[in-house]
Amino acid sequence: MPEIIPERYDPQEVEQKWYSMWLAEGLFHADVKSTKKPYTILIPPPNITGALHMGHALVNSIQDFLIRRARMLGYEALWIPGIDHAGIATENKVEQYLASMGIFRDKITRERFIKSAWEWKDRYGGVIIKQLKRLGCSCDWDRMAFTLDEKRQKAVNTAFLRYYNEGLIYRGKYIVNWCPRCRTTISDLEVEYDERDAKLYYISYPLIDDKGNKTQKSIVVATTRPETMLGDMAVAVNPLDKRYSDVKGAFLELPLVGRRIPVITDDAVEMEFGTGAVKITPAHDPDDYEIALRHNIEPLVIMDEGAMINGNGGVYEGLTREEARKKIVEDLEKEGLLVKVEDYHHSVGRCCRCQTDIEPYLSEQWFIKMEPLAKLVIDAINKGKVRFVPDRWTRICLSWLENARDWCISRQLWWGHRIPIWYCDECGEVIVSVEKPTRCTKCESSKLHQDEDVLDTWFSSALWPISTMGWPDVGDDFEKFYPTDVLVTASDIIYLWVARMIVSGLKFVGEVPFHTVYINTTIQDEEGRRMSRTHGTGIDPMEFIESIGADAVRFTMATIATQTQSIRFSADKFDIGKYFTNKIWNAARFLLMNVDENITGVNDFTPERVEDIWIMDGLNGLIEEVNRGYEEYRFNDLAGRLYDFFWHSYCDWYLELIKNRFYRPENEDERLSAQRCALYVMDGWLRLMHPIMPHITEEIYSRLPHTSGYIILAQWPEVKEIGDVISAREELEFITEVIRSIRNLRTEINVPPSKEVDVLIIPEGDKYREMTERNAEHITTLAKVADLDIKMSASKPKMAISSVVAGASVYLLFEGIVDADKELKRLTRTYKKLEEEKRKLTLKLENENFMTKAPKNVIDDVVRHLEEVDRKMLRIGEHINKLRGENN
RNA sequence: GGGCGAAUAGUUCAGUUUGGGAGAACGCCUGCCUUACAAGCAGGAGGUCAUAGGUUCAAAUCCUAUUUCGCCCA
Repeated sequence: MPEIIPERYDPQEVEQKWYSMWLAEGLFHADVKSTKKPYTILIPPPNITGALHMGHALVNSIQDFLIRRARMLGYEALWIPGIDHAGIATENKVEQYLASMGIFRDKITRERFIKSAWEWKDRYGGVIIKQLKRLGCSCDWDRMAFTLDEKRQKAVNTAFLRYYNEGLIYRGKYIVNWCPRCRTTISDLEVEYDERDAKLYYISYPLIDDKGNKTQKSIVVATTRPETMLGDMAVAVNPLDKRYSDVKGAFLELPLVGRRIPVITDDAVEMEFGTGAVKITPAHDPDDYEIALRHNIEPLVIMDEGAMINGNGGVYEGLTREEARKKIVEDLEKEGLLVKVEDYHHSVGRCCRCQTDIEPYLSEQWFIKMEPLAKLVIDAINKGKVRFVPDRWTRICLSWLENARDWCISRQLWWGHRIPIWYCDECGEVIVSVEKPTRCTKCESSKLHQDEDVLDTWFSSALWPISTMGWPDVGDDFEKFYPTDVLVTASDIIYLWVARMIVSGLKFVGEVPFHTVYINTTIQDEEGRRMSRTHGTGIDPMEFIESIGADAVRFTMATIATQTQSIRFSADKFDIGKYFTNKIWNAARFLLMNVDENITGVNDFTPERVEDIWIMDGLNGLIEEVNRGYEEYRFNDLAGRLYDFFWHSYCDWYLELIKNRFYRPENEDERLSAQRCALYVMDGWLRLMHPIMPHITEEIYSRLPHTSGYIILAQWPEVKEIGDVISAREELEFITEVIRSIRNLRTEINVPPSKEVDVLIIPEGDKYREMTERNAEHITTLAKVADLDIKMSASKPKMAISSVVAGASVYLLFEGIVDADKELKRLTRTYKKLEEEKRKLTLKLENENFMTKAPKNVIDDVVRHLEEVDRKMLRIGEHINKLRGENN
């Protein structure tokens, strides 16, 4: 017996031990000089402000499954890790951190702030990386990248320069999502929408005549934001709207302000909304801005960067949005221009960082022209160069690309890639450069200042696949590992990230960055809502890693990695991983307590006993199913198969069947062959399991007497040719059925599990007789039988209850008083079920249409099934008759 | 408003691609401390497969419509 194996499995100790050893041996490091074929995955870089949440646990477990299997399959497997500087999120955190120490942002310089941000990053930015290590992720940490480090900086500036030189980057005025508190634009992703009860205000705008005088007539507009009327430049109606056919081209006087504004017509106006007439505030509403552009109407910005009414707001200057609304509504009411106020339900955008209402805001920003770039991606997808799994995301991605709007890349922040543009203070020349220029390229002046804005974080993320490979310097890593194989990520960043990475790949190196995008399921809470810490519906995976171990968490992640769009999750699902870990450990313990330390021939023996052939055949089938699962990215399926095989085939049946052989010192042949086969199957199964549960498999593997080296480097199992598997399957099915039927009969008459019983089996023909005889020991052991009698022809014993399986009748004899009534009831119940089944089958066979139109094999199946039912009914009928006879 | 996903056992989900004997896990009930495992073992109950039509010899599965819930986009 090998060294004593502990009774209780300690995941903390074991997991940390192996992880440190793998690291110390450099087993996660990919060799760029290797001659092996590469298999590469890039991590979606987690945010430096973040901590591991359920989504991370899932997405990173999946990546580790893939990369560990690839390593075992003999690829040079590289998983590049990294973190994202996360512009606005980090900026907010640092701001809060400084404020907590009494240092306020508006009191310090940009340089000072950035210094603090770097300090903050060094201190807290690595939290999630530590957590990923604890999860067991086999990333090549030597290649750790940060989106804001020097190499990535160079990639960002180079990309900017190339876009700029090709005319794809431009500066322009546009409506953006503006957060008045963060005082920056934010991306669409950073806007959260909130259903809210609000008011719809109906305001009367008087018409004016040719001489500029107010008339009695007016147009009533409806708005949820009356304060924006200060910036109204027109009122629009739908050209088809008959209600307003006589006022087209007329002019109105804007209440409270007195500005003369036109009535215009535009198809975009919905006739059903409000009165069908809408006020047009081009500087504070994206739809209005579009309409204004079409009609050459100048926008008027009426708020400052903090969303306070500016000088264009006349007497309302200096008020906040909320104060202005209140005051304007009051004033309108005084003038009798407020027609009515209705309750209204709509959604309002909020900044996801600080919950402040977004102000659609017209401002000068940098943009990338998306149309020509989107075309590149559409082409690549249509040509099949990038495949989405599940497939439905392909269409979703394409439909976004087809309507992609220009991308606003500037942010009014300090933390991020500062836009690589310098302005000459002398001649006004605009200089774009990768390196900081010292002199103006036009006038040689050294008085230059850099653009104040930074780039959207996604600009650097878009370059991730090439910047991590060293681009713009095309070195060895790039040659060896680009393009990567699979991207594993969440659905909500397909547009913001996935599509843009494909753009960068195609644009800058002419090749897609990955051939497959696996979109993982979204984890929701028990009620089917988005999981979020702020709503208290979050589940912290670290808590579970600390209590039940990373392997248990990872296994649970595998079982929920379905191809559906979302899945509901509750913490009790971790039980499956927890219990399974325990089962694996105990099975291994049992095996190790019963195998010889110097056992040989595990890898090259030929199974002869039927249960050995059967379990090895099962392992072969499992290998194929697991491979198929990986190829189709069906992780829940393959995890389920690994679980089912181990628990219900290997432990429940195989280990139980060979216990007799284990405990037989006098027959070395049987003992050793059982050990070999049990070890072989355990070994193969552990290797199949390793990518999902790396630590416990490594621990057990290291304790198996016939293995050496690390399982992480072991070869992925292959199907092994064995003997007559068809007969073995048939025989095992038969004896397990017999055993089950005896167990059932025991329960029927309440025989305690410890008490042995006597059994008579009457097989149908020699084949089943031989099977029964060959497996007599199995039957007696597993069904706790004292005396097993096998007879080809015998009458039903008096003191017995019976059961019928395919191939035999089984009688359980007992000495007490037969409760004939109870037994009769039980048999009658079974008989009735069979009758019902027979009725259905007969109906089918009597159906002429079925007989003429159904395929032959289906008909054969039904016929065979009916024969089986008939046989059972016949025998049970006999039993019933006998019982009735005895009753009389 | 548009798109997508879901509706199957008390609960969470497989099964739907390619139509042909309704499955798993957890929970529940019964009996067991059987020397690997009570985080376990053995047995059991539990389902008009959301609704209404249609196609078919045959529908959880294909088609149409409807209802409810959720997610994404505008």
